Parts: sequence; C-alpha cells; structure tokens
Amino acid sequence: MSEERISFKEMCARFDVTPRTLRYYEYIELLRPERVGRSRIYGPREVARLTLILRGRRWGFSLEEIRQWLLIYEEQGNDAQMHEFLKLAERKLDELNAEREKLDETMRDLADLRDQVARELKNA
Amino acid sequence: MSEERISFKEMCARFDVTPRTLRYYEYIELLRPERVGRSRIYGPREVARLTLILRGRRWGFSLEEIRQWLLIYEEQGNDAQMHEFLKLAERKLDELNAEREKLDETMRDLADLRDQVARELKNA
DNA sequence: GAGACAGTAACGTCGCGTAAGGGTTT
DNA sequence: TAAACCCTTACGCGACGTTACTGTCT
Repeated sequence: MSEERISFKEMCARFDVTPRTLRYYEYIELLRPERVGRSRIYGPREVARLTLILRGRRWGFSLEEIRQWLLIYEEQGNDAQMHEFLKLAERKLDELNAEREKLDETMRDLADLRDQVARELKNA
Repeated sequence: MSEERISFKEMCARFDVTPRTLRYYEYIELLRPERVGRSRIYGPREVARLTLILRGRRWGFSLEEIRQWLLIYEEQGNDAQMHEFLKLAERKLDELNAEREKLDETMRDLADLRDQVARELKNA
C-alpha cells in the first residue's frame, strides 16, 4: 500500500512542471526515476526529492546548492548534518539580505530619477 | 578641447568592466567606438552611452530595455519621450516591488525552517 | 626574446524552452 | 488513420567568462 508509483505526466501535473524540467533534472542527476521499458516511473523517493528541489528553487538556490541540501537530507538528520544545514541557511539568509539592500537602493535611485523627470515635465 | 578620446583599456578601468563586456556591447551594437587601425577609440558619446548602460544594468534592466532608453535619450527629451520614460520607470518599479515581496517571503520561510531545525537540535 | 597590450573566434555557463523527428499504444 | 502519450537529439536564450591563438609595440 502507498507504493505510490507515479507516471511522468502525473508528476508534471502534480508539481506543475514541464516534461523538459523533469528530463533536465534527471540529466543532471537530481532525479533517478525507474524505467519500465523506456518510460519513467517515479516512486516516493523521487517525489520527496522533487518537493525539496522546488522548495529550494523558490528560495533562489541554484540547482548545485540544492544538490548539497539533498545530500544532507538523504542521510537524515544526525547532528553534524543539521549543523551543516544551519550554516547553509545562515549563509543564504545573509545573501538574501544583501540582495534586499541592493534592491532597496535601486528602487530609491529609480524613484528619484522618475520624480526628477516628472518635475522637468511640469516646469516645461 | 575636452575631445576626450579614450583607449580600450582606459574605458575598462574607468568603468570597471572587462574587455569582454565592451566587446560584447559593441557586438550587440550598444556601442560604436571608432577604429584607429584595428584598435578601439571611445569618444564622449560612447562614454555617455556606457554611463547610461551601466546605470540601467544596476537597475535590473535588460540590455534590450536599455537599448530603448538610449533611443529616448539620444533624441533628447521631448515631452512624448519623457512620458515614455516615466511609463518604463513605473513598470520597472512595480516589477522591483514584486521582487522585493517575493524576497521577503523567501526570507521568512527560510528563517522559519532554520528556527525549526535549531529547536530540533536543542531537544535532541 | 620577454612582456604588455591589442585583436578575433568560438565554446562554456544556467535552467530550462522549443523545435524536429520517431516510436508505441489506444 | 488519427490522437495521445512517450522518447532522444540538439539548437536557442542573456550576458558575458574563459580559453586559445595571433599580432603589434616596446
């Protein structure tokens, strides 16, 4: 029960990704579905991995970073690995914070120029 | 005087870009330096254009978007063109704002997971 | 001849999109 | 015969980085 063997198309639908994406993840060895003939079949392991992959992607991790994560998750949470994860998360949060500050500066600059141009238009 | 004719290397240094970048911008026809023999020489026009290009890049515009800008700037600010710019700027600000919200959400999610893992570590 | 500078050509990156072509099953 | 699904191969994008090789000037 709950063997959960899922077809290619169903994976695409369930996770809202294209076939190309699944094939690509397999090509770079993030996923390793079984084959029945030439068709791909996804078990619970692949479903779990894809869940993590997509979550990481939403967070702006590169697929190579995600690969590291998966290694940590795979061997299931001993302390050392959880520490590893915490370090990764802290580093990423720092990166995201830096990005945010750059974004804010950009927005201020652009808004300033917009206001300046708008004033020029009014005075013309 | 202020003829301002600048060499390839000096352009790279002044704007802190690589030779590859200058060659690329020329290849896609954002810049059109003169040639003396086979060497590139940059006049005031190219200096001004590169200034705008890099500013646009900091603001997250694509080079194709920047090309539109340059057209507007080139023909120097009549009202219609300034309106065009204002529309571009507003659209970009909206985009940047959406990006910022996604970033904030990402950071909240990641921080939550980090806290959760940290608690698990303490309770073990 | 060594070193600094110039040039061109062309492949590599990342995360897929998008054909193009062919096979198998309903 | 057609529709629906599967497969592989391979080129395309954006903004350059990088390598490889050649040429020119000091």
